[in-house]
Amino acid sequence: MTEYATTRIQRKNQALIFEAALDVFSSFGFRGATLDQIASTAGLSKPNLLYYYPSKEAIHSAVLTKLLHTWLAPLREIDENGDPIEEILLYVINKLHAARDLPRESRLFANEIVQGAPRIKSILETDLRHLVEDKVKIISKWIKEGRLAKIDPYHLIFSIWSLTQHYADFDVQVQAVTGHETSFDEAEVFLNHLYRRMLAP
Amino acid sequence: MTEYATTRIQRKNQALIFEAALDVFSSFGFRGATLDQIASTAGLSKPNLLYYYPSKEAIHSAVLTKLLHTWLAPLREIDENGDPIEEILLYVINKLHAARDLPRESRLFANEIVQGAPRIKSILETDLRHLVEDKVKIISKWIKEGRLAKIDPYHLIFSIWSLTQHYADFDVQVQAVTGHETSFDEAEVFLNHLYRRMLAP
DNA sequence: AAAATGTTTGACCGTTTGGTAAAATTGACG
DNA sequence: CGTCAATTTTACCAAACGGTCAAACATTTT
Repeated sequence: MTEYATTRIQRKNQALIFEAALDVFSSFGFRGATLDQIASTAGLSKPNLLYYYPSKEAIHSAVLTKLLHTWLAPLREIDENGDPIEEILLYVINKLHAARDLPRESRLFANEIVQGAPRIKSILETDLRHLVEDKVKIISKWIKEGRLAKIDPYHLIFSIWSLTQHYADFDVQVQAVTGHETSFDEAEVFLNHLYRRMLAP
Repeated sequence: MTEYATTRIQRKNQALIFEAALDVFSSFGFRGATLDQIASTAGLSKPNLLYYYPSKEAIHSAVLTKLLHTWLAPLREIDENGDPIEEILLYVINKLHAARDLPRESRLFANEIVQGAPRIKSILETDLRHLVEDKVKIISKWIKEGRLAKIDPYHLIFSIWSLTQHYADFDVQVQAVTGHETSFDEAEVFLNHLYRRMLAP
């Protein structure tokens, strides 16, 4: 393997490994996933897998860091110049759709964080923290201007993460309790009601 | 070991194992936990551990089933004859306090459910489902009587689980982002605002 | 105190797991 | 085609893991 992935075969196999690793890690967590499982899901042999990545840790960390950007994208879009309630609701709905469309990504992070985030704690404390600080400032400004109810901006953001990701991370429970496939349309109606009511000044 | 745990030593060791297993399983999940770890946390040898429980699965399932009742207790307390909003808010606050005081229990279930609840799915589909159905009926009645806003009762319950357990299950993230210990008082103020606003008829 | 029962331990086993070494195969390219 | 590098496979290893067994030890009962 050269220093930079360039060849056709490399690109194909990197993609295969990425998909397989996302599948397996998101289903079983880091410790619960095995290299054999990832390899066979990717349609490769285990040593072949380790030809592309030096270790299990390396695969996991590659997947995590590659997805972090995608995962935080909706939060970045909150726009200071937009309408406060509509901006926040857009974020809520974007996050809900992410939970619906990217459940593996959601569970990957859920698994990691529930177990103490040993491998991404430092990123949470820097990148994520700074991003949230930015958005908290915007929300605080909106509140001062009387355009939003007086709520704690940090907890507002936590509530959005929690409520939306719940439908991906705890989907088994939601399905077990309701007895049918999770309805993201119902969830959308519910969250719309919740946030409009809560945020009105 | 006799059919029923009776002796002084048995009671002491069962308790030690229970505490240790809760500690280790809630931190690392089923697959991530090892018998050696549980044994040494309990201050016992591994064979000694397996003298009390036949397998790792048995320990895990014993801890899960023993805690399920505790975990669902607050939901049972929702009272048809109380004031709708106060009853639901009491449940919210009880759940939040449970997240604060029993974070290991919360993470134990979170770990299990995020990975598809392979060991408690059947309980979720029966016991939990029936309990939720009961409470959904009560909430629906309240809504019909015009004493609550028109919201989906299932999603209301999911929202309470999600928002409260978030502070236990994703505590690392909350702390990483805020930079300080999680303030359950702030959370309580926030949730109080949220649910009063959302539920008002 | 002796017998019987309950508890603990050390030594061990088979399997799984992450990972390696080197040979064999395939592909790129002048 | 021939050569060199990139890729894949086969065979393997050491450590960790869940679990067993029989012997040793402790406790209770008679």
